[in-house]
Amino acid sequence: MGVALQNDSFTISDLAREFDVTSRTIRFYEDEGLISPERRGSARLYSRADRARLAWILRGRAVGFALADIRELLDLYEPGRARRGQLEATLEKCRARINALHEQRDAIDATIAELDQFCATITAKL
Amino acid sequence: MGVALQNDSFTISDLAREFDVTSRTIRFYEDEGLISPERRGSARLYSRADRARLAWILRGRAVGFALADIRELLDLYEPGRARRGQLEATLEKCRARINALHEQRDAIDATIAELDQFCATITAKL
DNA sequence: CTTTACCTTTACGTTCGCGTCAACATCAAA
DNA sequence: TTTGATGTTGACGCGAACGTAAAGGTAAAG
Repeated sequence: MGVALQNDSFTISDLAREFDVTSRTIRFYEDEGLISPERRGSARLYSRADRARLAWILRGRAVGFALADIRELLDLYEPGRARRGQLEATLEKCRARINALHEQRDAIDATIAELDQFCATITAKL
Repeated sequence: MGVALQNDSFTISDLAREFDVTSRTIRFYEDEGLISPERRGSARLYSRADRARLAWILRGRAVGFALADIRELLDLYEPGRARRGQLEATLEKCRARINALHEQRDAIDATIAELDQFCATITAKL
């Protein structure tokens, strides 16, 4: 049985189990440039940072981001070059995302409200 | 120019313009059984109720529902038959949806928080 | 040494949500 | 009457996000 590879690293199926996705999905995200684990031979070895990154990816997915969007946002986090124009552009993109998320949340709230109301109507009929 | 067809009905491109989708999209939703406007000859004629229904569909889409899910939810609204077992099943599905929406909202809040934080970091660098 | 349980790559298949012609009808304005 | 503008029904196409074999490597356990 899996003897704990090395205390702070995970196999692909460790992460798959933990986050309830398939290994295929995780490999696909790697193909798409979203994550880049180390290799031990040919096998993938995920660090805690990789694990956190995957969590971010999956939360992005949960809020409806396309994978390309997620990759872009993750790239923004990279503190690579800090030219002023770049930073301003990044800021703009980031704010646009935030605005979209606020609207989406409003839509969710409205939907929850309607469904709650509907539940109440049904409950009344019982 | 379009002289107002009849006060409370709309053409497909009226709705397309109003909701910023293409006519193709609206027809597609009809193919999928999400909406069923009347016909004036072969042309579609949307009532206010149809318009409201389309709004519901699009908000469902905005919160990430699949079209099949939206159809199911719209079907639940139909007050057709009221067998007790049916009502209970409907109630369950409805509550499950609500729970999922709450989780999704939490994910959105967390993402907003992180992006806000990130914006602040960038702003500090400027 | 063989089995079991993983891992790998390659590659074709599938579902969803439309986009994009094509070919045709209708109706009002010029 | 010709010309748009708008409507219609197919039907094929496409990108996204994986699913699903197929074929094989590796390492520990029996």
